[in-house]
Amino acid sequence: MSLVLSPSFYQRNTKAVARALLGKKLVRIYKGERLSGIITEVEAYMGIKDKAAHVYGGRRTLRTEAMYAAGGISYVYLIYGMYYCLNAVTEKKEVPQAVLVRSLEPLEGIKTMQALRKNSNIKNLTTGPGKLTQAMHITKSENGLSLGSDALFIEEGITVSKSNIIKTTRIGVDYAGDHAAWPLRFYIKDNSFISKK
DNA sequence: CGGCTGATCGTG
DNA sequence: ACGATCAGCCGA
Repeated sequence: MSLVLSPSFYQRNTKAVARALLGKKLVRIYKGERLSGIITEVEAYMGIKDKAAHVYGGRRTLRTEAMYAAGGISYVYLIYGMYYCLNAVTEKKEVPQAVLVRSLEPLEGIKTMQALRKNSNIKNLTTGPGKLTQAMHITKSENGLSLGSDALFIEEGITVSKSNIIKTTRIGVDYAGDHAAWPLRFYIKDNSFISKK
């Protein structure tokens, strides 16, 4: 049996997927080497009714096309002209929702990840959405990739009990007005690999 | 066509 | 607190 999560894991309620992704292991094969980390922090983006989401109001462009596919693939986009963010697309086809992976606790390939970022200590390696994509060399080339592909996948990790999940508001979405207050950010309690607010 | 903006981060 | 930096979105 494989440890890799199957599409059915993603093709359901986005908030449930967000919570369930905590503790799972994100794996990237880069130049033949395995880079990985435990997912410690995520945010849910609730699609066309979510003012913070790129697809709000049903906007559908070349950039957001991956969001409209069936759950189980990546949605990678460039933000602020210099960083990439990695999302796991959820729900069924034509329901454009996703979970943003915000932080990891590094596990494998730490030296390579440190080289891909510049002189960073371990606590600064993958504790932010732009940092972890840099550490794992995840770019626009990985947009739309299956999360069960050879080069990028998510597999079973550690168990996180419900009482160890903190729920709060999302970061950097003030432009979303009242929807900025929605409690859609989840992270592992007492874990030190979390991005700062 | 041109102007504006952002699911961030590092520096100060 | 602020600037970097540019693809992509939107209005004209």
